[in-house]
Amino acid sequence: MKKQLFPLVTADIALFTLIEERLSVLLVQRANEPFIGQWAIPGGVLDPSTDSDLEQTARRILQSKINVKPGHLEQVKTVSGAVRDPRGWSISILFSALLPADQVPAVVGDKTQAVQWCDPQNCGHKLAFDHQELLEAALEGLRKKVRNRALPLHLLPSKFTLTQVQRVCERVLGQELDKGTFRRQLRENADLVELEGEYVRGAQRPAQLYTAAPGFVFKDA
Amino acid sequence: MKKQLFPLVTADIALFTLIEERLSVLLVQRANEPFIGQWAIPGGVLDPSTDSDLEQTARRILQSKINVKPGHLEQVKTVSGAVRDPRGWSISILFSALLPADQVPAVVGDKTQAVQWCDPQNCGHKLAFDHQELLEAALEGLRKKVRNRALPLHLLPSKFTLTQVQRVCERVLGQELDKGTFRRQLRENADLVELEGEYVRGAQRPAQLYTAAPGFVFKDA
DNA sequence: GCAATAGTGTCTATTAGACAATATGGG
DNA sequence: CCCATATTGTCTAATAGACACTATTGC
Repeated sequence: MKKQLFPLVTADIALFTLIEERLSVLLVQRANEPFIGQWAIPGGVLDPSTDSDLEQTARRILQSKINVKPGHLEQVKTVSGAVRDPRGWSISILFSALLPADQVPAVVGDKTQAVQWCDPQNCGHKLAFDHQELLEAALEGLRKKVRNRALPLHLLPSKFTLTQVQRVCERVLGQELDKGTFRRQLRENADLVELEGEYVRGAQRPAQLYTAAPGFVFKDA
Repeated sequence: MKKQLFPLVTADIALFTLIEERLSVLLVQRANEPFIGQWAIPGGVLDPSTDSDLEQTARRILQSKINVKPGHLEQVKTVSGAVRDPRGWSISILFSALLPADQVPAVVGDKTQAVQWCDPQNCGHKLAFDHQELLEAALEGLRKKVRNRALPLHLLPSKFTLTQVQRVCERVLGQELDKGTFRRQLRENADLVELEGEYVRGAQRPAQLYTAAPGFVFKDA
């Protein structure tokens, strides 16, 4: 290990969305050393000359490499150490981001990077660096918030039905929820606003559309 | 603001303990620029040549500057940005540490630094950098865990009574708790082990002593 | 009418909160 | 005995979980 005065600082992002009702996380195939060719969650190095803080680093990376502005972005934790990156002492600030299902088509890799939506529980790749651990931490953070009654509305389009809200919570938690109980709890919160007169129609009773209340944030009680 | 390729990386620690039944946080008076003479939570810069990761940075700082090994140390969050430190682009990884009440006498400042235990709610000083915000985040993190049933046993000596456990939770939360309810919930957890035959005596009925269960960690359910 | 999903209600078990009652030492 | 605190119990209100029921559309 070479001596160094300063660590390498990166922001890495676990970007979640819903694809065909399944919770999915974006992986990218690394186009550079180290771990070239391996899959990883998207990330990039801090640029002090352009980033006002590390959240901006994360937003810049998502914008430039993935072409998305996430609906929600928050810090999960920071990992660090002398050996986690072969280039030397490094720090990674891990973010968790939520992308509405209807914005998934906008996601692209750049010329040199393939991207892929994967099951966060079982992504099917051996990930680069300690990204497996980072992914697990991000998923657990997301689940913890949903268990604590936070609604991941940022995974849904801006108008949605109560059943969709239930589905997204179920897919995040990985378990079915009781409809009656779930809706009773939604009623006790004030997070949702009924869109009067707006319904989704199908081969059954129409479903009332809702939207997030003004000032809504994905936050537990 | 001067151009720089690398940010300054520091670990800052909100070190909590109980002093005369009151929750207290350690502040130090800064001996160096910037903010010389102002009060701050203890912290120091990462040394990649000695620290295997940032948790070790925090431990090294607590050991060398304050002379303590905390009973519990965990990450709270990371703050960063171009302007939070007048020296330039900086990152601070905030830790929260718990020190058992019976280890408080060991705490010292070094020759150049005064130290002081303060009320974290109202420390009575204008703190350096963004340390007021950091202190609030650390306190809120601590409270959130205790609200979620985590027991801050690391603030107590290794043997303690149930009343002491209740007191420490009350002081962290800043509100009184019901004795019957609190003890019922303790019984339902398996965090505590009764020390058979060991009691605290006073001018009243003796109180059973307990200790943390093997493998206990300060963690919410 | 039937299928399918939306939306509501109801019963019971569990848990929280308030408070009372009892227990056991020292003096 | 009396005081102080430990420890336990009890009643009620609130909440969660399981499940059943009704409602409204397209076909």
